Amino acid sequence: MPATTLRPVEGGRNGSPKAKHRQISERILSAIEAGRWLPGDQLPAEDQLAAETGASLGTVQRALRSLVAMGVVERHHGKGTFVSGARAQEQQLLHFRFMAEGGTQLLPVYFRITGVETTRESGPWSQFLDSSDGEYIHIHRLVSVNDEFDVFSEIYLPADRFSELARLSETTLNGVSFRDMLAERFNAPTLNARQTMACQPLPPRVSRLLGVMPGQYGIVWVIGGLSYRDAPITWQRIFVPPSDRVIEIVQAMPHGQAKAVSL
Amino acid sequence: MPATTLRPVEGGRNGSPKAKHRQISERILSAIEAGRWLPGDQLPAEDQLAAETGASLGTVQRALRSLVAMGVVERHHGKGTFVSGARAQEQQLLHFRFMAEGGTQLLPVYFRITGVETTRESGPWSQFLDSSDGEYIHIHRLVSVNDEFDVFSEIYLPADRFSELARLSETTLNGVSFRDMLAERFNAPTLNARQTMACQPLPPRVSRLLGVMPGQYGIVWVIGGLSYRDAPITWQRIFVPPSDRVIEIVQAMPHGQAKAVSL
DNA sequence: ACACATTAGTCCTCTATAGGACTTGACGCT
DNA sequence: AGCGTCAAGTCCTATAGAGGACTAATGTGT
Repeated sequence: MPATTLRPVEGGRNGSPKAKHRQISERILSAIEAGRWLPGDQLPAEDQLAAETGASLGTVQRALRSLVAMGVVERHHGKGTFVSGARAQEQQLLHFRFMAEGGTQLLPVYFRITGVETTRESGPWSQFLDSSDGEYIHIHRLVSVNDEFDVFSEIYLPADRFSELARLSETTLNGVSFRDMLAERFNAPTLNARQTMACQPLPPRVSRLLGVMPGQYGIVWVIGGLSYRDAPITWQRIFVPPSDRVIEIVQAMPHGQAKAVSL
Repeated sequence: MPATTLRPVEGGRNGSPKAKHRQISERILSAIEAGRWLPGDQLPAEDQLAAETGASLGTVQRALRSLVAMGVVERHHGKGTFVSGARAQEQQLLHFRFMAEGGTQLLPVYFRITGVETTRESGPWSQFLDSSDGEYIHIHRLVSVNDEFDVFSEIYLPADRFSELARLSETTLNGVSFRDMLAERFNAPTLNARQTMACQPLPPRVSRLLGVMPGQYGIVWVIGGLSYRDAPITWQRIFVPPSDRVIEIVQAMPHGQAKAVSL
């Protein structure tokens, strides 16, 4: 017999804390979380999972469908079930994305790292991330949209979990999307987010970097990134300077694709 | 035999264009859209739907679950399946909501109508709404958050569909949430949205109303509201002036509740 | 009055089974 | 080499049936 990957779930029709399909999806999620399968990996076939968990096919299928709804896995007819990778997330547009007017064309976006530090400072990021040792990696970057519109972005991550990241060279970090990198290299895909916005004067440091007048107002956009089980993994603050050009920030919504509307 | 509400779906296991569970959910959605059942109404029981559609229980259940995922209906164990009403949407927080720092407390929000007109002007709203006769209802309001922070909001609706609305007195419109009213009185719940943001100088008219300096920058937030089948029903533009106070605008995300993070 | 049991109505879970549909690669024929 | 067929592997759809669990209303006994 092959090495089983999942133990059978306890408690059949009754006497169990939760529904069987729920237990199964939980169990698979835990395994993915633990790195048992990495993004892009193929999961065992339905019938095999059914055999391993001692559930019937329909129950396993329901569990897998719920994982699809969570954005954790993808299923492809005739091919198999796969752990959602970074590439997949990009298409789902669950998160955000810079966009331009005139159709739904994405604009090229370039990143330039302006600093990487570790800090013990507390702030809204520590409140959100809640790292065990109170240490955070703080990376800031200049984001250039289509070479004509700049945005300043800073991101905090818990140092304990992403310590390797601090050791990566800036060259490695440059030009890549953080979401993709966290998903691919740290098994920490951003599956959900909490956001707030405000219109405030840009801090001197930021206005200097962006080349706008000191005290100029801008959008301060905070995005708390969540991974499996809504565990917080990133705290990001984006400063958006004024633009009379019709460049906008578009955010995708639950169902369906993002769709730009020109102002 | 009782008057059936849904014809049996054609094409059984094969030969049909779509899956049976899909056909069933489509059919129920159409009925709801057509006003066959109104928000708050109870749908027939599972087994009755199964009998009416000629499908098995499991298939009907799957169809209903997909409608739940769409936010169209709600199911309550032991009670029944109900068309999602305005009140339900409010809890789901699919849309947006003004929020304050210090916990997750919602701030009281007051609306004051500053104008109601019908217009044939074209603009981004007409592009989004695409009314058949090119006529739109244009309503603008001053929104006051907790009596200390004002926002200007204007909303466009297709005149053909919401003609009754123009005849409502301003008194009727005052103080109510548009989302709730559209859901309750027009069977047009906002189930999804498309959004864009930009930081731009506030138009003179708006800065005057909000009592800020002419030319002051603010967030220009555009929300295209979608109802059943992602049909566009509202085009809303919100002007948010600067605030050094920690009042933020929070937007809920796909899974889970909104959660404020103080700046 | 009040507490408790019963019952009808409803949704929820799960099973075992059957066949369909899609993808991929191997095989055999031209 | 190129093409078509076949088969294995996988997910997709659907069924009939059984029992469980929750809700609300009704009836019963103290």
